[in-house]
Amino acid sequence: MPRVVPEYKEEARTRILTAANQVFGEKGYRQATMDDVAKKLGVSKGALYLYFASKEELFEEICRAEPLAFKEILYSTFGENKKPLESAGEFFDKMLRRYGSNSGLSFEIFSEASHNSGLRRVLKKTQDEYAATLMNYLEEGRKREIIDKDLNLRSITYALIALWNGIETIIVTGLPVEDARRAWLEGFKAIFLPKNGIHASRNL
Amino acid sequence: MPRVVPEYKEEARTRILTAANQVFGEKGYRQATMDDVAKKLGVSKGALYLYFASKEELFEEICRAEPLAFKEILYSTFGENKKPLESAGEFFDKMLRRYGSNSGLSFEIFSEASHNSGLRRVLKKTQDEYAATLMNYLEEGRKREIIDKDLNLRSITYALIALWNGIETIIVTGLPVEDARRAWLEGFKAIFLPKNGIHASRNL
Amino acid sequence: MPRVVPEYKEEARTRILTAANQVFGEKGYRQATMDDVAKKLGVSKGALYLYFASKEELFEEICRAEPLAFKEILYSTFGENKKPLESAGEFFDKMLRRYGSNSGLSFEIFSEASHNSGLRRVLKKTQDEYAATLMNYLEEGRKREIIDKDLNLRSITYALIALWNGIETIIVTGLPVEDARRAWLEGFKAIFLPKNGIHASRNL
Amino acid sequence: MPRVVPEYKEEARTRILTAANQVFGEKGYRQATMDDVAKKLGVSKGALYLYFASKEELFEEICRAEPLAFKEILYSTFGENKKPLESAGEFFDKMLRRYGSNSGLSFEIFSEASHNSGLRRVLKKTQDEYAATLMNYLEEGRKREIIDKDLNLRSITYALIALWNGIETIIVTGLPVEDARRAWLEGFKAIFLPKNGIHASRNL
DNA sequence: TATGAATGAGTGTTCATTCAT
DNA sequence: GATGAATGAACACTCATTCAT
Repeated sequence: MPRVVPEYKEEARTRILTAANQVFGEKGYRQATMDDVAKKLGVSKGALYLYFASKEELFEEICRAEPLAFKEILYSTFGENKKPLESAGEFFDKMLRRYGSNSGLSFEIFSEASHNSGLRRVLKKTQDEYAATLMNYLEEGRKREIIDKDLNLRSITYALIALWNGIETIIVTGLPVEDARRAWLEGFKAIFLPKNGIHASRNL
Repeated sequence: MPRVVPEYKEEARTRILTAANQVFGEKGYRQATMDDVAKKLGVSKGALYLYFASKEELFEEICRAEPLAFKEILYSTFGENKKPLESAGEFFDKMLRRYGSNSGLSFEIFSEASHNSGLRRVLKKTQDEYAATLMNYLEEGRKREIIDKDLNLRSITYALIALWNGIETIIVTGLPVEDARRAWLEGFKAIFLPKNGIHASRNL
Repeated sequence: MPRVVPEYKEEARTRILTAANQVFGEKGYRQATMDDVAKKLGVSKGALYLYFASKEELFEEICRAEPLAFKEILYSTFGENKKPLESAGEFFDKMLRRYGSNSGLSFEIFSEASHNSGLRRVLKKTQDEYAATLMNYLEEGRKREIIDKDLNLRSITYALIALWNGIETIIVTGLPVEDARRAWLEGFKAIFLPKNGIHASRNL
Repeated sequence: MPRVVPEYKEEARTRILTAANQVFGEKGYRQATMDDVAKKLGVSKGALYLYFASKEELFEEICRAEPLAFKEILYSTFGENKKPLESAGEFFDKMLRRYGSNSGLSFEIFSEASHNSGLRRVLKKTQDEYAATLMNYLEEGRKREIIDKDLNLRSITYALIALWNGIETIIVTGLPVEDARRAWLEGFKAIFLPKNGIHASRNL
């Protein structure tokens, strides 16, 4: 692509973001160097600074972009007409395929967020967003009577998010992926369990 | 205490571990300096190296010790004769009191673990330990018929651990602690919900 | 003006010199960047290199041109038929108006000259030039008996130049401009003082 | 000197200041690197930062200390009972011996001061100090009737300072030192010239 | 046992300069 | 002529680690 077109700059940024995402994920944000990122792209360190003012800004940008990919997978998986448990499995598999060994970036993000309130705000905003989406989904489930009436939907929403984030933590501590998958599904099932009713079980 | 007795060395190590735990939690492992730790203790940087061979070793030691505190709280809370939901609330409150704003260290640990397989092994071992304890507890619940027969206990165990870890992640992204508490309890309830039975509800 | 004619090139050079003069004066030669200069002109960095081979050459060119402005003010002020003290005051005011807060460039020049013999030569040449002019002026004063016979004119010439340069140094250290003006005039008066004679004082 | 005594730290600072003074004078503040300074001392770069927080602080410290040396020479030269012209010559020679080729630092200082108001304040303060001393000296001269009554002493004080500073500028532009010396003495003489009186000339 | 001065390998960042377009 | 993306050599500053005292 010719360098003069405006898209070029945007694409270059994206390429850097992708590379940095990988590098930060592999080595950790603090240990990875700008040179690592540059080398992964085959450009000079200086070039990075044409697109991002600092390592920190680059990282923040990643933190902003990161949930987008997550959201995309989330939305594309949990359709209203699918059976929840199947969706959950599909979600797990898609996430795994997307991130693979790279799950580390989540913890880089959480770790930084715990010392950086600005970053915390960024994360909060996106989290609120898909929390809302998730809650809509759960309300749908409530109507189909596959979620217990006793459960507070808003809290269950956050519990589900927590469950997923937590699944990543237990993977990172070395639990085999298969076990983690089962834990995820089992936690999910606990919430969507067809209580007291026969017909509901058909929709699981 | 005379400095020559072996207990002294042990005590000194412990004091360093405590200080480092705080400092690493506040600033992050990579950003905190050995000098920060030394200053918090009012000793010289060099002194730290009399007790720990390197910053990394100091951190690993923390990672080994950290779950002990966790385990202690876990065990002291979930007694066999208490109602699970109450125990869960108590657990949350104790954890909060113990760690407060310092939750950050978990993510430091996960973050490092995701780039360091040695550390991963350490974490795995301790996690397995309290997974076992937790599973015993759940089996007890199964007997009291407050956990659904359809749920696989081993998976539910990991789901619970994941749920808790995940609760920390959503706190770190800025969700109010009260909301996080409710999410924790609600997730917990979903698992321990008195399904199909009336009498079980009494034991919640 | 069509861009192909040679005058264009000359005009472009002049515009760059003017902008660079300002920028270097404000930020200091070493701290100012070529980008600063380019931005002040609204052109690209690369464009500067079409007219000047390097930042250093650009600076040297300024050093060559700078005294021209000075000389112009000098010559236009100290006419033979004016009273010296009035001329001195006028000179001060004109210089101030011309350079204002921008006096800094002199020191950039002196500072560089003290590490760069090539630059030193350039400055020497122009200084010799207006030293000669100044000396003519002083000889005129000698004839009018307003300069003491005991003073060596050549040395007094350099003393005057030094006095002026020094006045800039004391302004830069924060002496109020009014005080500096008085110091300049008083130093000037000391040289042109009507000694032993009454009639001379009329011409001051 | 043993490293533990408190004087050690002070001496180390002094050694660094001296080396930095030389290096900054030779290369210019902005071009000189901390490594240059370190190498001149035969220590590591890091060592410098044990004594000075930054290159800028090191420079400011020099700016603060620099006038002390100047003041010392000034005070030791211009005693009340010496003949002014002789003192002036002595002063010139001492300054030359002290600074030699290193006069450049003055311009580094002025140049930085013209972009840095904090530094300006520092310089102002010390300048005020020796301006006061100089003025006392001139008042003495006034009493001895070797300074013309028509001259404002305060302004003459600053004119003298300016004259000296200016002498440095003309040396740096390449005027032979001998010529500069004569210019300095001649400017000085113009101020201390025995006007209207015969007897005063004896004291010059 | 403890200190703290010193080290030196790195790291983020800047910027004069080049060159394909 | 002009652009501006890219380079790469610096450079200020940091910090884990060492070691003489």
